[in-house]
Amino acid sequence: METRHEEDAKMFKSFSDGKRLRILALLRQGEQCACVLMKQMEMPQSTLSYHMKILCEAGLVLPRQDGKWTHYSISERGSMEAIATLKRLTRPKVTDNSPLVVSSGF
Amino acid sequence: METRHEEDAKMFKSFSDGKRLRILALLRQGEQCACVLMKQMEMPQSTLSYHMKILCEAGLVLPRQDGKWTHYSISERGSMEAIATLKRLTRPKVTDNSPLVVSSGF
DNA sequence: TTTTCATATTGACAATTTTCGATATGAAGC
DNA sequence: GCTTCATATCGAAAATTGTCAATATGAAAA
Repeated sequence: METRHEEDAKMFKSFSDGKRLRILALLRQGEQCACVLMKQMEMPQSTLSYHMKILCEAGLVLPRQDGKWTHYSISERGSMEAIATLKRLTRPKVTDNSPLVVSSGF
Repeated sequence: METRHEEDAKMFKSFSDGKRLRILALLRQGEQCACVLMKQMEMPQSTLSYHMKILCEAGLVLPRQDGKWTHYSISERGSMEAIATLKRLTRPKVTDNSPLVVSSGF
């Protein structure tokens, strides 16, 4: 079993590599074929495939099969969840004992 | 020199470890002394210090010296910047040729 | 100033992640 | 069936990150 924090960490891990952020930047322009990403990134095919797997497994990128081609795009759902997670992790925890509103009794 | 993406990656790297997320969770309750974090995290003092350095250098946590004690707290500024960065990295890039509004000419 | 106590740094090793050539898979065309 | 082409997976090496005992630093107390 994996703790909540370890799962979250895994998600952020996918953002924690400069090359993967460059790939995301390319995908911000819209869906791209793996072959295009490979040329733009100037990396061997197996290395690109490794990074795409990490991005997809984190739910940040969606693959679409088209015959022998694979196209990738940013998952809006995934990135929204990532943002929500980041907010949750840094928001002050309210351990509030004092009620905000004390009924005036009148 | 470091590219923009590598800088951003470094920031996310600080979130990409389950133990550092657990430390952040403790800090969400408010400022904590290193000695408290050490006990809660059940890690040797040098290991905690290593993780705190990473969180501070990423700008996510602020250290406050008080005599020989060090207190840490979440940097609101840092976490807001992190959220902004995450949004920027996943937002579709508008390469928009077609204007949204065509003046009606009247 | 010497001692004590909290934290930072160092250095060596362990664990994890990244790279990349070789090979496998699997779809389309012959 | 076989061949080709795009991508995935494997396996071993390289690079990076995490751990922890030992040691350094530096503030307060004695």
